[in-house]
Amino acid sequence: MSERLPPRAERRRRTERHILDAARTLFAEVGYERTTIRAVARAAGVDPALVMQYFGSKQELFRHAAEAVPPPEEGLDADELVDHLLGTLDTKIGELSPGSLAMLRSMLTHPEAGAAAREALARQIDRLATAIPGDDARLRAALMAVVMLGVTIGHQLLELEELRAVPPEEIARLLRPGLLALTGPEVS
Amino acid sequence: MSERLPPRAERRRRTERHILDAARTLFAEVGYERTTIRAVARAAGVDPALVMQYFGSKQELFRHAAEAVPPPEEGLDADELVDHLLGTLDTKIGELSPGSLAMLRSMLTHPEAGAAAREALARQIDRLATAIPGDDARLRAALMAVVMLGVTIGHQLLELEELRAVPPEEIARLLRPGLLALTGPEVS
DNA sequence: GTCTATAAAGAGATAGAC
DNA sequence: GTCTATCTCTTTATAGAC
Repeated sequence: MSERLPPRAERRRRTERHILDAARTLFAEVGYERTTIRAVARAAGVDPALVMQYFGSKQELFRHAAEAVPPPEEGLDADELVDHLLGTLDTKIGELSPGSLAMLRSMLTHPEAGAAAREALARQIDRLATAIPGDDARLRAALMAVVMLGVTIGHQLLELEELRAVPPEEIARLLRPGLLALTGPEVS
Repeated sequence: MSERLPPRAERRRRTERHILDAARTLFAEVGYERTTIRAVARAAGVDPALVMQYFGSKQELFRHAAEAVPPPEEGLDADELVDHLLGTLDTKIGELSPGSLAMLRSMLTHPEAGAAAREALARQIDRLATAIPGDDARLRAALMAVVMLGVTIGHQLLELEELRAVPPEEIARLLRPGLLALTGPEVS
């Protein structure tokens, strides 16, 4: 529209960002239900009414704050896929975005977050299934996805000491054989 | 106390049981926050005040309704342990009690449920770790536990079609190699 | 544009009638 | 012992002042 942002719009965008950051943090920490508009506003240093002004409703604020975990790349073979999956452990374990954490945290108790999680998993399963052989490819793919999900939940949300004490590569090393076993029909 | 239960106490126990059943179902379906005393009472066919009379508070009702998943048996060797773990898949997948589901559902968003889940996992990890060799036994045990957790969540709470479409034995068969790989130091 | 004040709804919990 | 009625608190959301 205009050649440069007017200070007004610029300021507005900054405030909106602060609100979103605060919302992501709180949603990620205590989930949808226990996060109040008031608490978000306090954390962002703004007025509660302003949050409503910007986002319309708590539901809409959550929709903007929570984001789905991106699905894995396409066009990889089975082995590359496992490596890629394990490579995301750094991300999944070390630096998972607050937006993704917000989604994960409320996944089991907030209907919309649950639906979003199911969709994200379905996409991930689709991608995985195309890369592995066998008529039970989708089942194997689903198991790979929930294995990663379990590790992520245990590490990020339940904060199990055993998992937090070691670097992601160590966990990746231990998980690799199991995931590889899931990629192909076994011998027995 | 008395030789036979007076009808009064008997009736009271039955009503209490109805309330607990209704509470377990609702807590398992929608979690702690979205479950209201009123809804529990309605489902149990009693008065909301009666629920409070019996259990004192919503918190206390949840404490009675949610139960931890029992930890695996002691004194097994590594292979037996995996078989036992996979054997519980029938239970974990087919007929997990409403009380356990209630705990799992609220695990990520209700502080007390989260603490209970962590403790249950810690106990399970302890048992597993004593049965497998290596100085990273606890880490391996933790990974085994979160793998099972991921499968349970995917099946019972997120209700992934891919997992619900097949019998538990099929899932157990596919998971076995991966879990076995986690029990012992790998060759490479 | 931002905040004050308040409306409207729903929750858990309680006191007392029956 | 069980239920009616209500209290009190907290929330989201809105209307209007500045």
